[in-house]
Amino acid sequence: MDKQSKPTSAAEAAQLAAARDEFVTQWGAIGNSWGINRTMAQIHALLIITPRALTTDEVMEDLKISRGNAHTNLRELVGWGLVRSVVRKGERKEYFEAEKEVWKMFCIIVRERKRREIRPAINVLKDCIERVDDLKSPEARSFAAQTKALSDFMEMADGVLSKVVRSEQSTIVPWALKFLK
Amino acid sequence: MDKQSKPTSAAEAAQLAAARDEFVTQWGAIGNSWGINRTMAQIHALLIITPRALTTDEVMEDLKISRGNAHTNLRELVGWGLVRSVVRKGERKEYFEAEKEVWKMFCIIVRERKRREIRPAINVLKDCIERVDDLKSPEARSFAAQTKALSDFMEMADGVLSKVVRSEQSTIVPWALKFLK
DNA sequence: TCGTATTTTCACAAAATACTGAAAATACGA
DNA sequence: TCGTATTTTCAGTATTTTGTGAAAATACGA
Repeated sequence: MDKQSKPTSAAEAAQLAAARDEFVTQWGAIGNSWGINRTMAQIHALLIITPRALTTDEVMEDLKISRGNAHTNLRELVGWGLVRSVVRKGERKEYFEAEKEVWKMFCIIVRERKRREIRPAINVLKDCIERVDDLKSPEARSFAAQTKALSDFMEMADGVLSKVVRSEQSTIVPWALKFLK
Repeated sequence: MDKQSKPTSAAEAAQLAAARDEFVTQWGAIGNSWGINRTMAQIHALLIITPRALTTDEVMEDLKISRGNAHTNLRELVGWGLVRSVVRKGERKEYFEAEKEVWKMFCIIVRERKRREIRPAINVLKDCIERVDDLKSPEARSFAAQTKALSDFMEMADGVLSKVVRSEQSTIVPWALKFLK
């Protein structure tokens, strides 16, 4: 091999590979701290930085994880809508590719967390409020007031997020940003 | 006991206690899904709906948890700034009370998560970008572009949250809300 | 239809995390 | 100073979560 003609080759490829690995690892740690399965976050990271779609086997090999693990977490990512499964004509294998546009990713995550976590929380709060609605004791009124405050806040937050996410494009937030202080 | 003069007594107290328990339990579950220790969230819930400050022993008894567990999680809550420890003159026991104002709670949580999770994530991304800054291959450029997009987005989000949280009062968001769609 | 490639499921194992109980340290009054 | 109340620490245990490997199911070509 002529080192002059391929200055990009070995060392640089290794450098890139190391950076990619670091990204995948760290993205896994970040996801983990936000309550997302570490492996799921790593697969997501891998698919984000891979231009082409990957098969389950490629994911397994790259992250050194088992088939079952890769499969479960790929399904979960598809369930969130962060990853699409694509089929190539004439091929039986299933390929996976991530949504790469950052704003869309954000919208998907916000929508899902709203649906899976914020809405249920609001329902629980409302239920608690109802359960003491007929009680007149000061303790009961105080409890109702506090849970009501939380419920109202979360409804408000839910509403803000709905609006932010509605347009599916990032222009609104930076624009609204100007008005904030 | 005269049932007429205390119509609020037994049954209603039980009803309130049940609602409080439900709230504590569910708040624990919610916190858990957001990556927060279940017990810590439950203690927080308990303190939020308790008008007076509680001792470690009272928390232990109410939630049926060990001293070590109660202690660790109370310290953690104090570390977040969500709970204050108060000392009553002439008493040796330490009492704990939660910040009850919802918007302040929100600000504290956002500030802490920004500091503990968003900033480190941004640093990792920036580090990844730097590591491939000198590489010219299309693969490297593509990787750099994708991580840059993520990094920029997170910086933007960090900035928005900073501004939202800066004032320590809730008037700004509802106001900005009008401009969103 | 059969044989093979691929996907899916699931019981169990491993790892990570949370909790306990009890001892050690500390604070304070007498 | 000693004795007691209170807080803190931490090694060990329990629980929960995550991952594995292998078998079962499915899809497809011949």
